[in-house]
Amino acid sequence: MWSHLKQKSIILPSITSEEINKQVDPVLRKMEKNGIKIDVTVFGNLANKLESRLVELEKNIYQLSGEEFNINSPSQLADVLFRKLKLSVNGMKKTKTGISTAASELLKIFDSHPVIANILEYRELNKLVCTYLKPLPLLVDENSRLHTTYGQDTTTGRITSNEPNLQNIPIKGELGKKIRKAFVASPGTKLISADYSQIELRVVACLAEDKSMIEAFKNNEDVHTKTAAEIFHIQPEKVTPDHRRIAKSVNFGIVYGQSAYGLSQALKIDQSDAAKYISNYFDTHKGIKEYVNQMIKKAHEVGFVETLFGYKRYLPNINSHMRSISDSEERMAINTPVQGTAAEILKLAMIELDKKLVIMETDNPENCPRMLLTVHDELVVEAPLDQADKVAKLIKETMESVIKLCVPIVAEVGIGSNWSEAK
DNA sequence: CCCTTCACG
DNA sequence: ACGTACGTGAAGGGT
Repeated sequence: MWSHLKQKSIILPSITSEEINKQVDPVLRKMEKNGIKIDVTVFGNLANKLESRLVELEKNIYQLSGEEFNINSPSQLADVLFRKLKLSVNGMKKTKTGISTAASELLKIFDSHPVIANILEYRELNKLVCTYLKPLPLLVDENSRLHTTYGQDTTTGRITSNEPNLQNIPIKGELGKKIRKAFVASPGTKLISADYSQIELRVVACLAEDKSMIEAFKNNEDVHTKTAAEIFHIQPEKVTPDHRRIAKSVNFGIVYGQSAYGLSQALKIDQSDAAKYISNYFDTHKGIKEYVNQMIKKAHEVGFVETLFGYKRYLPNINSHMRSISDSEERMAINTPVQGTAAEILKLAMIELDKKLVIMETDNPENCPRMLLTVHDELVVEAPLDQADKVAKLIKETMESVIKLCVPIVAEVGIGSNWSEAK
């Protein structure tokens, strides 16, 4: 399927997805063993602070709703909000059990009752306390290091992390920042974080041979600003942050097979506007349009799609007569080659980087850089203070050159004494 | 054991 | 008329 690319503009190592997985496995085992240090005291202090706020919020919620109930129970919460206080409005998402109490739905009734703001804050803080701040310190070793287990058993080729999951550590907002600051470099070292910039969009630009997107990446333009200019029919200089935000959603939504309805919900805009933006997008991105059609056609004909390195994802229900089933697998057909190829690129980089680090380790086993985390498009490495700058360059160089796409691959690298600083 | 919710990319 | 954005893992509730 991708043979036309291989001759044209892409230079890829002659290795199969299967071989990539086999070679990255020992690297993952080493990373598990290395672990990452956390500041247990910071975790504890933050947990205590949030817990006292949670007590306040709990009181507020009981008072405002006129009864005590289990806020953590969606069914009890729905009963209070929708049956007792009658706060539901048209267009709220329903679950199997009733009206959804998910944050996106509660926002629709935010202004109708003061209890909602309290519930949303309670949810946010409770999540951080119960999923991260309390459990993680219980899992550290004698050196305050957390050791995850990496898995490769996924439908797209991505790596998973469990017990504990170190791939979903909070990052958004002040609290996210505080938590990431508590992931620290051990004494005498720095953390280096290296992120692929827009890797999935670069991949789809090349898989789809989309002229507009390729040009944007080749010229190092802001791809979302360019998209905004295209879908709003305005000059790039006239693009506002709001335009850009919508364009960014369109760019990502396309890779997921998002509909006008989905885009309108996500952005809280009119569905007809959303439809217009998507239609304008496909007018200016014929390559993407063709790619989407090709993947859907292929999946229907042969029952699978594949990544650049040949991983096949089978879609056994793509020809189902149940529209929702076949629609769902069509979206997988669009997304999997993109997400999967991006995953393969990061795994290749890890294999190459490991080889280089092993050489440094042989030179000085006591004082050498170590790979710690892999988070889909990011690597976190710990390096001795005096080597940090050099290692950062090595990581960037390795990540950017592991494969030659039709557009430049860019990795952004940062150095710090904690995970937040390094990003 | 399934459901809902929500953290990340 | 239908359903509606991909991929994960963890926690708590309820049966």
